[in-house]
Amino acid sequence: MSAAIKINVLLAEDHTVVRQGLCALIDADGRFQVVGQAQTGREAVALARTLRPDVIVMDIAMPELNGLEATRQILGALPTARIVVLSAHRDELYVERANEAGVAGFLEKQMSAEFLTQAIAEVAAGRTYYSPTLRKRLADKPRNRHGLVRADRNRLTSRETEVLQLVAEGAGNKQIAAALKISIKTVEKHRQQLMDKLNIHETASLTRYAVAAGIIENGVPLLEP
Amino acid sequence: MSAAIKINVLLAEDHTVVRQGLCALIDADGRFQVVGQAQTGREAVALARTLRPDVIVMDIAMPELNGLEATRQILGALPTARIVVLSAHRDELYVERANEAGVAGFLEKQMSAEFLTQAIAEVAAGRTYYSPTLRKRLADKPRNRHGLVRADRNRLTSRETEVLQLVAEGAGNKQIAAALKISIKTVEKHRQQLMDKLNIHETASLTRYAVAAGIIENGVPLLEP
DNA sequence: AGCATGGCAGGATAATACCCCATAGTCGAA
DNA sequence: TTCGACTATGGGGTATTATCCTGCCATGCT
Repeated sequence: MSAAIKINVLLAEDHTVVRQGLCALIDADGRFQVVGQAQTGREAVALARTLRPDVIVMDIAMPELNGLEATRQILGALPTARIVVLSAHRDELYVERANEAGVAGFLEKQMSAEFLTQAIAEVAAGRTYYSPTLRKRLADKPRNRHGLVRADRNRLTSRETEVLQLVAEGAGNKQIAAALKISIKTVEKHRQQLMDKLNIHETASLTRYAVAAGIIENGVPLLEP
Repeated sequence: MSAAIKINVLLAEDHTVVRQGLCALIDADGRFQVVGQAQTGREAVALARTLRPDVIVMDIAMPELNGLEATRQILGALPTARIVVLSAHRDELYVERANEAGVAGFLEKQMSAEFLTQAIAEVAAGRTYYSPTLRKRLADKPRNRHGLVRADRNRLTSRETEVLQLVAEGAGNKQIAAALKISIKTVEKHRQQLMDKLNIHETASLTRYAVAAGIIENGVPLLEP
């Protein structure tokens, strides 16, 4: 056992108490030690440059610079950096974005600590790590002939985006058909198509996606107590 | 020192690895011990009833039943329960709603662990606790306790709010019925009721409303559809 | 030619929306 | 205390939609 030599970890997560908790969990595993903590993506980039950690655990939702952008910048400067993305969202889009950004691992916050330490160990060893649920989901579908997961398949066409917007605005298929001057059947087709691409099959989730993706605005707070 | 008698804490937070981290931080303080962990608001309500913890640390953003609704239900059943809300948001809206729900403390996740333990201790001692930044902000505002005479007709009942949350999370009436252990017919009724009150009659618009009203969370980043 | 896109259709099953109805409990006002 | 009102619960019935298959055809780009 290499008693003295531990894997150095940089931890990026904006919520301090959460970050401290994760830090405690990581340090509790004898194989690792947290050598740096970042509260923003920008800070993570800076610390990654100076500390050169073995592994970076990166939350996606961070102020100033989100985890994915930070990942891109870090990998631009340090192509050998090993980054594990820790996300609150299990949305496939996030996984793909992270994939494209070049992360070495992806883990949902829903998973327990043992998966996190396992991910760090795997990634530090030069391998990739995706949580079991993600592995299963990724294994199922995108049959790509060229070897890699192609992200283009899941990009919505302009027509599909139009339909999605109208769906998220509360329109029914009939209204969409009228608005776009096409058949209801065609609307259904587009809807099916985009639901398959996004792997979202409820109107509510589609709406939340559209809002989060900025396809529609949602500036309407309301009511008080 | 009462060495053997520790303050019992129930911890409600949906992200397992985060919850484990918080658990480690709380347990590390000799005064406390985590006696239960909940992944959803509903679970928190159930555990609060059976465990009767001294303090409940409650995250706001949770699936099925959010922390505020869970707080209301717990305080409805156990009026003496001491609840500290732990929120990722520093929005005043949340603070005020938590206040109305009857929480004993409010802390942002941006704060460090020492504030959390301090909050737990204060709340357990029968006092209230708000983070320093919140205290400052609350001190500024004029407190009009009685001046609220809003459209009461349109206010959703807690049951309707529950249904709305589940709808916005993408659940169908059948799933909602199963989750709430009530008949589908009753779910439909609540749904009709809340749609009439809000004057919103599409799932998509209801979802946007729920997001805007802070009833549910919605992931943010990830652009370009 | 091959492939992606957009367009269209039929049909089966499931789910919703929207009416009607009723009962039971709580809570506050007359 | 009785009388509502509000809430939560359940049910019937029906029309409308949505979901999820299947298949086909025209275009436009490579």
